[in-house]
Amino acid sequence: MTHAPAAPPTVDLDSLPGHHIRRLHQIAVAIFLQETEPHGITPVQFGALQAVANSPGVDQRTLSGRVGLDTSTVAGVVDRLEARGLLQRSASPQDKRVRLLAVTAEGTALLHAVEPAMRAAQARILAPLPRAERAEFMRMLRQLVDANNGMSRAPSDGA
Amino acid sequence: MTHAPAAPPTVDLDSLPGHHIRRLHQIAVAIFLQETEPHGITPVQFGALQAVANSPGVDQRTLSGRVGLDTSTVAGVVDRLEARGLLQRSASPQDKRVRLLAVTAEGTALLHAVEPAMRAAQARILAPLPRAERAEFMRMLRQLVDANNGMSRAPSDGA
DNA sequence: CACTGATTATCAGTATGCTGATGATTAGTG
DNA sequence: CACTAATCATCAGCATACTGATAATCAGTG
Repeated sequence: MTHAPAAPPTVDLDSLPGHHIRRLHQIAVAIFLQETEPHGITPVQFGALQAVANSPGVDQRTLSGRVGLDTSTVAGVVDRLEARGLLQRSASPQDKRVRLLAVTAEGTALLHAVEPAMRAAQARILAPLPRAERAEFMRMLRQLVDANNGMSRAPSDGA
Repeated sequence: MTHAPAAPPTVDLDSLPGHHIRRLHQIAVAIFLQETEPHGITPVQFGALQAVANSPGVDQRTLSGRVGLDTSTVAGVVDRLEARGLLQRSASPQDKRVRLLAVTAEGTALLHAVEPAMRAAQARILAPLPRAERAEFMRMLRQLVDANNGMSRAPSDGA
């Protein structure tokens, strides 16, 4: 009985939080893309653009903390937003390492245009939960994210 | 007052479920990778390998439904697992389109070896929640995933 | 049995996201 | 002021994940 058994362990994926979290993320992205389809924007692109709108003139490093994305990922997202003319990069006069970000008029227009669909998507994600449980779910979600915030390379700074 | 205002809408990302869901997924992956680091396996690779172990001889299409991954994504994941010798593809004698999957002895050994770390990762993800709330969170998570299951290209078939 | 339609796996292309590295620049130290 | 360390942005490389397409094969029909 000392040799290794050929039988693999039986693990039910349904019991693993990570599995459902991945699936929910997958679903949330799909719903967002479906609702905002005419605008051709992704959840991450929207988040980054909105964050820049909320803090005009941020540098990419700070933006990275705002949206919870790695700086190398932000570089790519900003590339695509800039290529579409939704956002502009400009050099900082104080610090030549830094690229300052600002939303263009087109970007502002898109943020306005996409907001209703974005709101609809968010509502659809939580819709299967009874109304009373939605806030509860969001509270737990925030708690898990806040408490484990430091685990990823892109911790959110909430500022 | 009829001309479009230059001011962008102010939307707090913190109020958007999708944002926190993305962050939690990000964190869950980071914790998994950290706990299982010596084994060099990703959450998706583990899930796929375990699912094959649970259903020896599945085809990729069925596996896709089990783990909730697009078939084109499964192709890549299986490629990497096969390249590492954890899993084998073989042709089905009944249907030449189908590639049947089976976990190798190495794959079985890895599943055994990685299980404790995988369990530890799952526990850490939910750890910030009081014990009593963890099951509640999982229940809501399942409900959201189940109800919205059809939204992604890779709906889970639960079987 | 020939033909149409469905199914399986795969591919190219695009977009997150990570790690680890690098170049350019700035800040802090002696 | 020279030197070291830290910081910002970027890059290459890898791994999900998607869409839309295609080749190969199978199933069902006439």
